[in-house]
Amino acid sequence: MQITSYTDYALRVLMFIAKSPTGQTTITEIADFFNISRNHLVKVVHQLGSKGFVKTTRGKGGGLALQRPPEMINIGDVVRSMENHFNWVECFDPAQQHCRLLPNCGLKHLFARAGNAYLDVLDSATLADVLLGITTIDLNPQIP
Amino acid sequence: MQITSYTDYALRVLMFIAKSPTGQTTITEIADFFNISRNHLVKVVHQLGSKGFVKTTRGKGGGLALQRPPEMINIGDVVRSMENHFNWVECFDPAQQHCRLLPNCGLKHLFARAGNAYLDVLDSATLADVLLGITTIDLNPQIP
DNA sequence: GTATAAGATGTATTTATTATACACCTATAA
DNA sequence: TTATAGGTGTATAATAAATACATCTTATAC
Repeated sequence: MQITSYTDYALRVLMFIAKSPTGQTTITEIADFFNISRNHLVKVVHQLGSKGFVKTTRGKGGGLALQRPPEMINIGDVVRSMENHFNWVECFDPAQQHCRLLPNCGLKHLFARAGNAYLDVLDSATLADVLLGITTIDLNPQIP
Repeated sequence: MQITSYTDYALRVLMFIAKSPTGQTTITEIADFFNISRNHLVKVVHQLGSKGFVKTTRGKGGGLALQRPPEMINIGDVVRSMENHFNWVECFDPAQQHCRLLPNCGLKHLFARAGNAYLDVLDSATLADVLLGITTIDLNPQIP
């Protein structure tokens, strides 16, 4: 039970931008810092852009910045925007309605409550909250 | 974000046994009912046995029964016993401690709280609770 | 005491999802 | 007009999960 690295990277991107001195950075810089696939990050960043979390600018001197201050970026929103489903059990998926315990099985309701409890906690925090313990980021590229 | 079918099947097995008229059934009967892989179920059932949820008996006339009444079987316990990890984000995995935001990143703590909230809900219910809406099970094998 | 029916075990294969790589496109500033 | 930035689509690789298969062990019935 784990979020995808796609979602994980999205959160790291936001944290990195928020902590970078100028508030402006590039995909390459982030990929080098975390030592992760630049190609994968491109897609993460693009989606963060289309969901309104970051502002991307192409061309020379371009890069990334937050669209809103960290206090206004909710972690639950980010996770919901990046993770592609929350079908906690099979029967949540509209395409998989063949379990013979349907429709009266109490599991579905229980897992719905559990999933909501999970997301409620994420909804209770902003980007600013998860940055609290981090003072500065050492921008030297990662030595593998 | 979904539990594995391995865990899903485990829960269904317990529900099926609890609702079967004699309280005794076989792997083949369960696999036929849910129209799922018998081979996979064998492993699920074996683990349910080794974790103390079901009593398995080999040989002719053997099969499965619950080791405890449904009121004494906690859903959170079952999920914890079947799901093989709850590394909500990468840094929960002791083998993956290379994220450069460690150790002061607030995400870890936040996801720990979210994961606990999720499991707390599952811990609040027993097998008896999730069976409440189910009156009887039609034991006729599934027509695919 | 042997045939049958049940679960147990280990390995191999298939499938699905996720992550990564690659090639090329578009935009923009110096 | 070139260098640098993100955007897009497709292909491949890696991983995890599910399934299949073969064989073993145990227990009961006859």
